[in-house]
Amino acid sequence: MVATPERKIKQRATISDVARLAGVSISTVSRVLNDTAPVSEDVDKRVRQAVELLSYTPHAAARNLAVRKTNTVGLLLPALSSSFFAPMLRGIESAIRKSEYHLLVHASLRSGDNDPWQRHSIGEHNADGMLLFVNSSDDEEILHNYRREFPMVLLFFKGPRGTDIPYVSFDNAGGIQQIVEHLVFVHSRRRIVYLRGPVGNQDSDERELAYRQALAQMGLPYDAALVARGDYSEQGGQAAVEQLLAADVAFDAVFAGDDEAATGVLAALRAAGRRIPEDVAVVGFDDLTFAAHLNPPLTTVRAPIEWAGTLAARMLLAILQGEDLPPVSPLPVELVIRRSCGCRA
Amino acid sequence: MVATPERKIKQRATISDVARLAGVSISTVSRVLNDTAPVSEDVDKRVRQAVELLSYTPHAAARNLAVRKTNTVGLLLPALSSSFFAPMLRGIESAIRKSEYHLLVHASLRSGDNDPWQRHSIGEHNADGMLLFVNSSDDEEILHNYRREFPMVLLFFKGPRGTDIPYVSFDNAGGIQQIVEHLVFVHSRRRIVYLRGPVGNQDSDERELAYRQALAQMGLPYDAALVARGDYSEQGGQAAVEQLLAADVAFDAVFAGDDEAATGVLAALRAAGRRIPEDVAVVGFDDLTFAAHLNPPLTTVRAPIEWAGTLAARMLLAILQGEDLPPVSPLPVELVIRRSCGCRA
DNA sequence: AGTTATATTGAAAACGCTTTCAGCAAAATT
DNA sequence: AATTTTGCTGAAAGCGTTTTCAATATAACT
Repeated sequence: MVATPERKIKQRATISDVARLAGVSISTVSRVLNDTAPVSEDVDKRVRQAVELLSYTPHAAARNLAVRKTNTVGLLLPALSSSFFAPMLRGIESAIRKSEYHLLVHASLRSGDNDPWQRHSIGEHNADGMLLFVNSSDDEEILHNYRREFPMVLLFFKGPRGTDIPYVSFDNAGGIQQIVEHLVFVHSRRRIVYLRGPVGNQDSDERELAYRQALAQMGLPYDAALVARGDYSEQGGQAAVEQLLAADVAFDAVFAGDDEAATGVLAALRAAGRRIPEDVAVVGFDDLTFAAHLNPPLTTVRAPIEWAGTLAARMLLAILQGEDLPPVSPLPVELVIRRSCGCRA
Repeated sequence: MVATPERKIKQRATISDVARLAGVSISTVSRVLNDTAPVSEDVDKRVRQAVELLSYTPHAAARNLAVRKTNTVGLLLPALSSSFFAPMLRGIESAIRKSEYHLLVHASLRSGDNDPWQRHSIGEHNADGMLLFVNSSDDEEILHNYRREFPMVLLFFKGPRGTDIPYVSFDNAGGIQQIVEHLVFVHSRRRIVYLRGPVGNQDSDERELAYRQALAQMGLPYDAALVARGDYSEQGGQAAVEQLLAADVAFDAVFAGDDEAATGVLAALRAAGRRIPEDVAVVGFDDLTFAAHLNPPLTTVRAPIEWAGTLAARMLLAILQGEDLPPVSPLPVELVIRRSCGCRA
């Protein structure tokens, strides 16, 4: 009774098994499966029956090896965290789904890892192309792939200088111009703090620049004390405002680099007893789903995140198809007025 | 000047190229790369230099084929849409990241597709195991994989009858028991509508059952008119409430099957001039990030979504490791009292 | 009837890696 | 000094497909 419980590995059927069962060669099986050459009706039927009987499913790796194509596109991002990614993923995913490709998501916090296996996992061979949402610290890897002409599309990030990798981006400048104008012209705010995102985030840099330009254009002085550093997160926004408050910096409006940070701003302000928008107006950026439901409803700049995702994916797909890409201009954003700026619904 | 623009394909370096350049056999290259056997210092160095020089990266498919392992786990879900997925993905992702595996996300709206290639894409060969977030309509596919002993873990879904596929779930009954009790005992509500999720969603069925049991236990009658059908989305929640209102159904509380639906409920109610929570109390389920910021702040049941994701991923990883899984009980949820039920902060 | 296309098929060569098997030399034991 | 281990290496056999290439049989033309 001392049975050796040899873990029985279920051997899956291969193309040879199908061929044997159907009484044909593997070439033929391949042909009926891929419909790459005429096959007699009789054989076709026998093969299909065998496939059914054995529950045969082709082995992806073998196929990939043979055709030198993985039918997969990679998506590399810092982390699947924030609410920002939900619409973006949805956009990407819907575009990919319509194609014959699969989506390999790879969230990579910059790890000092130098293992060649890990390092280029997505970049090189696990995918036919990739979508990159990263910060500039990954330049080296991007360049590597660029030189190899590996198909890539960048998300909200313009590649390293010297490259011309296609990318999608928002018209940050336009949106910010509008919102700052709104704040100063219709609500007479003069000390607007800008809550920026994480360092190294190109979008955030761009938005900060636009903020300064808008200020300048409106004849307002730029006060370095008014730019706070957040990280595009609720906690970050909250902390930043708390710091400002603690430092006794005077301000009558805050422009949060993104809506998530804005919710933190709202919380911090309320906790400090400041009335929104009377004492300080707050506006965000992105118009994430919850923005309309905040208290007060958040005035923000709507960014077509989902569309950006779709667009990026389509661009990549087009490249993989060998098509030439028409250059894409920054996606237009739109001011969404709600209560938090001081307007009444 | 009529140049034929022969699209020059950049041939990537293979292991043979490295071997040739280093003056060794491919076996040796493989050995230094994988550290599977002792190699002399000199050779080791030469190989590494060659690798560096050629920017060599192993070809994943070839490797996968040789070792019969993809180092990838699949995640199959209906769509990367709702806010619910963000924390779940984060949880899964953080667990996977700590392992040597990659994450292949596959969003599959039930397409009538019968192409054997597409059909089992993730299930069979593109991954070593998979995480499934699906509804019961996929039973057939699940069974197929189950028979083949393909490693799987189910998310918020108990496999088809007769199977014993590991899964993670929430303690729906407990949470609902608590929230219904709260509604009737502390806020004296008697006509509580239950806004259920999409048909075929097991979690939703379970929650409905728990709702009825709680009612019964509290001696309240069950009124079929009080269960409305939503789809776990803001629009769904809104529409459902509008319908209830139009049908003139009397109710003094609504329990939304999830927080997203709850925001829709809030909107519909407010649009109809009902005061929350005075006229009707509303509570949600999940405690998604925005719940605390709604107006009024939403009372809800906190579900450890991220943790569930992590747990599921770890379970799968454990299975892949050949470990035996201790059975997992439903994850505890927790009542989070805020304003929308009638309590004061 | 003699040729020439055409439709079907199978054998075998990739695809790029890992891994077993041997072989040989150097080191360690008797 | 003879023998056994140990260390390092290359040849070659897969892994499961696709895809030439060639062969055969059949149909279509002169």
